[in-house]
Amino acid sequence: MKKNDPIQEKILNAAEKRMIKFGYRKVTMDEIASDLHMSKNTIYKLFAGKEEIAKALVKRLQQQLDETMDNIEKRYEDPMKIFSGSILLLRSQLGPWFEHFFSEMPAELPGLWEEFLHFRNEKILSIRSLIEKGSKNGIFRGVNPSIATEAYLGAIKAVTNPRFLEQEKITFEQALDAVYNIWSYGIVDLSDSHVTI
Amino acid sequence: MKKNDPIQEKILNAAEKRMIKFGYRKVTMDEIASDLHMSKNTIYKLFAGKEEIAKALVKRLQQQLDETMDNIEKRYEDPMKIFSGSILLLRSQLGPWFEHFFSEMPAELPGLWEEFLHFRNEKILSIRSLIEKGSKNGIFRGVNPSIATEAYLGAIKAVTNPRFLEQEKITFEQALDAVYNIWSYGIVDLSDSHVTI
DNA sequence: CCTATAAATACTAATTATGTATTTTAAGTA
DNA sequence: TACTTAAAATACATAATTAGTATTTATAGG
Repeated sequence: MKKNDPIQEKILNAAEKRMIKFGYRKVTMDEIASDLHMSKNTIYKLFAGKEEIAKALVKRLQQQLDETMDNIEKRYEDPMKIFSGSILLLRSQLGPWFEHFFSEMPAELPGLWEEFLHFRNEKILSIRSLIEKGSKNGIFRGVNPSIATEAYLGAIKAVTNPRFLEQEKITFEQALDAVYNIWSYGIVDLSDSHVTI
Repeated sequence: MKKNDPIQEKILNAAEKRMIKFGYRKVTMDEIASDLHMSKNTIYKLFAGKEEIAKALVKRLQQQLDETMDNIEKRYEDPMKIFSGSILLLRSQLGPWFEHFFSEMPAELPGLWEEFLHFRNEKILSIRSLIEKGSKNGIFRGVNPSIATEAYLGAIKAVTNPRFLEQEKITFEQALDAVYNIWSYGIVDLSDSHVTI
């Protein structure tokens, strides 16, 4: 793993703090600089511009996700634990970004957004092996792995679509919880079932 | 009570939503208009400008505080209930405004901020009669009402000072909780006291 | 079809932000 | 002390955005 310039990291931390709170557009370079008691020139010496900072932030976020995901997969054997751990990870790591930053991205930084979608699709596909494994072990019931993977992919795609979230007036976290619930327990409520044997 | 134009209210609601979230400066008239699917001209027909909207918002907030405060004072007899009720009211009604809007105000809208300080001082002074009442009834212990009032006023002043909040890196709610705690239970922790009789 | 009203759009002047150039300050070094 | 380096502070030019206004288009009622 490449270790980055600690000053770069500080700049990214300050930018991240503000951009999670306000999104990309409303954060100015002056604000980032003054948060750090740092000259704007120092920032421009390390980053070509505001957009470069956003790119670096997304890249760092992806690295962090990768890292934590790897740890989860290494730590646990049980596919169900990995599955729920991954969902929890997405919830906590990605959730705050969706409030402002990611919901702006498709319009403000379409190129970067495309890149992120690409990353997302790649990562989500890694769930396929997990579902196949769980299917073999009988944990995920007699579910067709291909269908399950495709359905899961579709669900996550929908949930990570800022337009959808805004339309439904729900947070990323709420949407993710719903997906997790369906995947874990199904959509039929058996607690007060009308079905009689 | 004067009943306002419902369209004005809608505009204020939209502005309030955004300005609580982003502060005064970062909210644009275009955003407010498009949130409401409304022409900017319609807004400018009802409000002279952006600053007028902020003034109306603060005025409305003050009216709401007044109203709820009156209800609390009418509903309860016990001064302690009124006291804790008032603190809780400030916490919930005023808290969200301090995150961005009020912390910007001294710099962005100094005139309006002065007005608000004036309102605050007036309202807080009404606590004097409450403390006097509580003192007589023995609820507030043998506390000098003048000193208690002045001290309380000072505490609230400090807590409603955006610069102080930023310096201490605490939220308005946290600061208010601390004041409430001191006022209710004192600052000496008797639970594990070193004082022996 | 006419009128009134407000949304949608277009526009101007003023403000603000990005990115760069210049000056000041500060800390270390010969 | 004088010199050097590096970054902060300041100033600035150009590009972009915003407040506020004027104009056009859409819509609903008579």
